[in-house]
Amino acid sequence: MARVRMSDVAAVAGVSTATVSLVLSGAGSHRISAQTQARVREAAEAAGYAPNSVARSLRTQRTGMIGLLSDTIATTPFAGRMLAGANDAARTHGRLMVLVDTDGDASRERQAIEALTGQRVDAMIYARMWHQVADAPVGLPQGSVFLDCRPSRGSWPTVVPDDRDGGAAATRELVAAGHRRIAYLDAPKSAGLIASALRHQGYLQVLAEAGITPDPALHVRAGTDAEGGRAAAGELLDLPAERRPTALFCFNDRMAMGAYTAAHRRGLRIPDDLSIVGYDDQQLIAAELDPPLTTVALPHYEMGRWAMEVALGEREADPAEPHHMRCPIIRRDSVGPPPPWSGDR
Amino acid sequence: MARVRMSDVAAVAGVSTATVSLVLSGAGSHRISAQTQARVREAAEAAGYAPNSVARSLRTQRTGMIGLLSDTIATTPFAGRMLAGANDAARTHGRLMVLVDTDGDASRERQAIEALTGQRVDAMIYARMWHQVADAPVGLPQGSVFLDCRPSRGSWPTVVPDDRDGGAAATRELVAAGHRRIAYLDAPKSAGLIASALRHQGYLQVLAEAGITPDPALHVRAGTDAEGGRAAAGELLDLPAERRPTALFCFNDRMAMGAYTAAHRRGLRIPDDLSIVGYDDQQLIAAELDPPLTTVALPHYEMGRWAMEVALGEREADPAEPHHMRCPIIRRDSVGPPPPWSGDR
DNA sequence: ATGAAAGCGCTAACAG
DNA sequence: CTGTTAGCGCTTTCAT
Repeated sequence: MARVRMSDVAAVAGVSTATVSLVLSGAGSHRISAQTQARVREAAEAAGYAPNSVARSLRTQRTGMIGLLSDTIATTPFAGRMLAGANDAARTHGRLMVLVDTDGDASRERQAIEALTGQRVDAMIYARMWHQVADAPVGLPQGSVFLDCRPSRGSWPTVVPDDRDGGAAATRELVAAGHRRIAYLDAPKSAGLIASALRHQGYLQVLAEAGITPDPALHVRAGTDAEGGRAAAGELLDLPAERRPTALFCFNDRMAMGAYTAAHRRGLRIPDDLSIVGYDDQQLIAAELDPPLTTVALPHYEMGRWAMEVALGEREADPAEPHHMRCPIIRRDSVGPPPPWSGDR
Repeated sequence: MARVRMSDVAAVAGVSTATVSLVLSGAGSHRISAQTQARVREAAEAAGYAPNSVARSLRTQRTGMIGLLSDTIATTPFAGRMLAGANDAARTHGRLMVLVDTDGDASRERQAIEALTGQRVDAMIYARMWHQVADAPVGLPQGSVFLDCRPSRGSWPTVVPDDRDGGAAATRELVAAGHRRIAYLDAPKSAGLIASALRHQGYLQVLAEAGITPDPALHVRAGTDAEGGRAAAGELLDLPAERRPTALFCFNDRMAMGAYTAAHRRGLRIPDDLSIVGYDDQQLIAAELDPPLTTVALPHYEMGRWAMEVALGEREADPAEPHHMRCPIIRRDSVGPPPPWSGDR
């Protein structure tokens, strides 16, 4: 695509390519006369010279490219923020992020790793689009960074969301508003979600701190979509008043969306009659619901940045221990004090 | 990262690097003895040889990488599907897609183009995350493909959604169900959305075909979020019965979501009392609403594929004329016949 | 059927 | 202060 080489610039400036290289790389700023430097820069500019990174990489053995292996950029709305974080960090440090989507398929992962290894990327990041345990694919170079997943074995720098703390934050928000009968609309056990158990731990911890005895009937499980949330919330809301929850902590925003539906169908207003906290901060749901949903945000952008910085060697990481990234609560309008009938106010 | 070179393989096999190259590239399948070929392959396998693409690229002047410049992978849920389409096409043809997010910032675009040019990508795709007119950034190589945006000047291979046809498809769906008073909840004129005007054209065309005189009062504009949809739908639904629409075609699914809210608040059931069609097929909204929303899908995946195939030279494209990709209707449960009171049934 | 040799465009010692 | 030189690892004629 580009045509002009360093030797062309050298010819115009009347110097050797070595001098051009020195000047343009900045390494020779104190070895080359100011005059020559100016001449070289001028010639380069005039000729529209752009260095050939391929040749440079062959020589220096570094490409300035970081490979990012992801399982699915297609279906999740979170992917973007994670990739954006990684991408921004790469750009900040003058590197190029190379994205390869493997669809979670093992043979594609092999292919991808081969391709990236062949392209001599300087480092790799192995990403999943939700918090899970992942087997390191064969061939993944030592030192690769795990993003939003924990390696099943071996020692790798890793960053995952602090779901325990997020569960605690959500519950604390409700406790602080005065609620004592707080239900947790959890994911199905069969889904095997790490986040599910961790958020539950956080939930229990905060209840304990607040001196609230957890009611097992308020820990229910359902499908993680709106339909699941609607069904689970419906059952809870049909409980007799003295056993009914005044607040719902939902495993994710989609379930919270279903909970809204269940509440509306029963003529309950949010947050006057029922408080709801979600998880994920999915823009298209949380902010668009009526009223806007208070939820816990997954720090995808920050995790992406962290992983890239570690991959670049710009940040230290203990490969023995995953880094837990805090999940901040996003306050909107779905939380209020318990309704008067509950006696908790 | 990898260590073993072609010369190592050659030494083990007792041949020259030229022979190894010939064998491994497949170019020598009929020039090199089967015996030698076997020996070479064995040696390569045993040594775990992986070719160095950087060296190969320097020699062949082709890198096998395609650069994709996008304005924002971060905030839109569509990005993923477009990137997935492009990525899949690249992989199918043994190429690597290199993604660079410029955030729509002109100076970042320059940087990115410089970086990609420097890396000697074989081709570039210039993508926007929604249908719009875009200035070709300076330095964008000739022959680059425009994805989901039309160049403001110059002649470039281009692919955009067929929004006119999509608007027609949505309206036709409603007409076919028997509706005659069909409102179009449009985006604000100030947003300057190409899609807005095109969908309106499709809407008018189908009404004309059906012999329905368009009622100007049924073409309303509002913000493109749920709040806008709720407000606009609310006004329409408060009209006296004889002027009230029995069906709503919304500019996007978020507005449709708001329309649901407006309907619910007035005790109207969907689709019994009101039919609604959206646009975008945003998974997290359309499929999760209650009832699931009939909508028109944006062909992001297909557009991504198309653009990549053109970039790879695997598909012909007329640079003078944008390729319009059809937007299919996705039938779910938000469309039914007009309510009895309307007299249209 | 195979090998020798000449680069692709750049960087980094080492000379001068 | 600047130029010469020797590759980085591979592909590709051209000889043999």
